[in-house]
Amino acid sequence: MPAGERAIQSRFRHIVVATELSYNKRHTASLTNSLPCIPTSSNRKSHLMRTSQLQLSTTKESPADAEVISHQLMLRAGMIRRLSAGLYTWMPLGLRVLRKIEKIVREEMDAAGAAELLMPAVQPAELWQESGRWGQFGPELLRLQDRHNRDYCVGPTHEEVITDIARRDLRSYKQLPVNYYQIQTKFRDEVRPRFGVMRSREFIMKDAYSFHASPESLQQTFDDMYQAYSNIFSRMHLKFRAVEADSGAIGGSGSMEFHVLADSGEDAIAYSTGSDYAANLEKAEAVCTESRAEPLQEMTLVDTPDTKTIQALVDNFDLPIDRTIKTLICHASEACDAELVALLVRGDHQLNEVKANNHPMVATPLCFASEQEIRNAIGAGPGSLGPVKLPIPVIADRTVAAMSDFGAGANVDDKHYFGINWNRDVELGEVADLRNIEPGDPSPDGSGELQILRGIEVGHIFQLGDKYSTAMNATVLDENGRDVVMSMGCYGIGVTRVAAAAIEQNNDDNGIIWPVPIAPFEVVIVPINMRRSDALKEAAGQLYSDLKSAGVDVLLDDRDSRPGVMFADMELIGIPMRIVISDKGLAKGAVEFKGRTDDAATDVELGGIVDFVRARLAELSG
RNA sequence: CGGGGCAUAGCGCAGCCUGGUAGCGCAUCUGCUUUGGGAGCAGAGGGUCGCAGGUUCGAAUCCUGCUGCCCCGACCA
Repeated sequence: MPAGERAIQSRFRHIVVATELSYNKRHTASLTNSLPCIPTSSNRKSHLMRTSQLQLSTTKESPADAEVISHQLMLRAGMIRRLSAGLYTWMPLGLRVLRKIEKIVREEMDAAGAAELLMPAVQPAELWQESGRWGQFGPELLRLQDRHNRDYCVGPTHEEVITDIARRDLRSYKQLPVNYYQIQTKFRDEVRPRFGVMRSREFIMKDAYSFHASPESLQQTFDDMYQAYSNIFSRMHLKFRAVEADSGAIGGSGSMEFHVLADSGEDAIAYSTGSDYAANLEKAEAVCTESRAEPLQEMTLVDTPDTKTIQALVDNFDLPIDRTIKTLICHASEACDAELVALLVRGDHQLNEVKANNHPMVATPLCFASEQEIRNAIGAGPGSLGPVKLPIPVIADRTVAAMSDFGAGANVDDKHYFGINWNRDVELGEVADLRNIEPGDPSPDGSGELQILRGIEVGHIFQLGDKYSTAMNATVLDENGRDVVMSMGCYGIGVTRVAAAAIEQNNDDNGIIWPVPIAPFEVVIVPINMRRSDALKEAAGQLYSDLKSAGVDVLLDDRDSRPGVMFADMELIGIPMRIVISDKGLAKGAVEFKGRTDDAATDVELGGIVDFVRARLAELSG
């Protein structure tokens, strides 16, 4: 038996054992620890939700391989359990969060006029061959065969299936526009799954696809989706930003990403302090408002031994870093006569590889030249390169074009030119935006300056155009009775990723701090020593029932643990509000209320606690 | 795919160098005590030391191969 199979078997064996144990435990508990008496006749549907029913299982320590805080907290809180690389079980507590996220997404998608459907997770290869993606998609696409050796894939996305639906069902322009959506499990065989459900292989996504007879109609639905997405993330109480994105290989015009802001986010976002402008760092335009100063220095050739880096140049020759130039050599596109092309950015700036890749003179995909290729073409190695007497085409960043009296390699090993000036010493040829923006750069829309935030991409809307509809011949008849290819938009939200992103954004030393709209419960009742007091049991049950009747999503911690354990657990799993009920409090007719982020608890009269909670909820829910 | 690391009880780890009865903390179970911020004491259960070979009287430990996982990089809606 292969080792993997045995591991799986032994894992299952363990699960069976655990289930038996917990069954026995629950069984015994229900015998020995009779539950609070709840009036059910008036309220049969809203059953009692107790921590014991949730099978809550928290830990103090997190597994060593959990890197990011959301992954650690989700494991510690018992929201998820890992089955295998990039594959997670959503435990009862975590599933409640997912369901709340899905509910908000559904409501807003429905309100925006989209229609929910559900497509198969497994898709036949024929469709992907038709769109051309069977060959394009790399190992990310999980391919499999059925018993007849027919090829299938587990869908990483559903453009092909939905386009097939559209071409079968849509006949006339009169039926357009339509916007279909689904909430589905997707699979992408990520090179390196990590960060828990943030970048897992299997994940739940809301994806929507719209079909149109005109660009105006596509733009309208795109705008509607922009609004719907803004509503969705606002309703979840997440701090987010919509940013312009590079549309990448998929093409199309409009492309906006929605990012949940968090310091730990994987993506950098540039935003203007003076306007609504925001863009993915890959896309954010670096403008140069300075004009070139007149030359003050003569160009001189200087011996610069052991000076292979910008930093060494700055240190050894007292040259300000903003008067140095980095010369990067990459493969040229067919549009150039040469094999190689040089990219120039200022010494303290970073090359933006997406921008470079998009330049017509640069080979796609971007490929840096090897040292040998550089030596063959230029006669000097990296570290001594510069624009003067360079035998290959040059593209200068906009900022570089505005520099004067600067230093750069002389294309001779261990020599640099200082005091270089454009046009006088070397022709300034092609100029383009090649670099990443830096904090403090002027905003490209002219108002304010740019700063950088980090974000987690949770949504992406873009206008696909006719890529799939043309490839798959999805047409309708127009007013003139002629076939027209429909244009498409597509709109995704990473449902499982939203849960993780919310935690990245909202946590403290004690655990998760759920925004109320997506918290697994809104409020938890923590009875102190309930087992010993029938009166307390009764009161806790009554309070639960009252809150439930008032429409509050409430959890009762019936575990009869020590108070400290219950407090710590409820803070770890991030319930926004906590009511402590005890004999001591009941004696004075009060319970104790504490919001998750409150500094201290406050006493509230028992008779008024339901209204108090509702008021607090209204406040927190906006 | 390149580089590095790890694999010992459910979780977190020690033991390995220098081969000789497999340990610690948390968790679990039992009993007693305790009961408003992750309780105390006493006891118990739980391990083919990732897998397969090899060396050896003897392997968690040394050697070889394999597998899985993690990190960095490259890649990626």
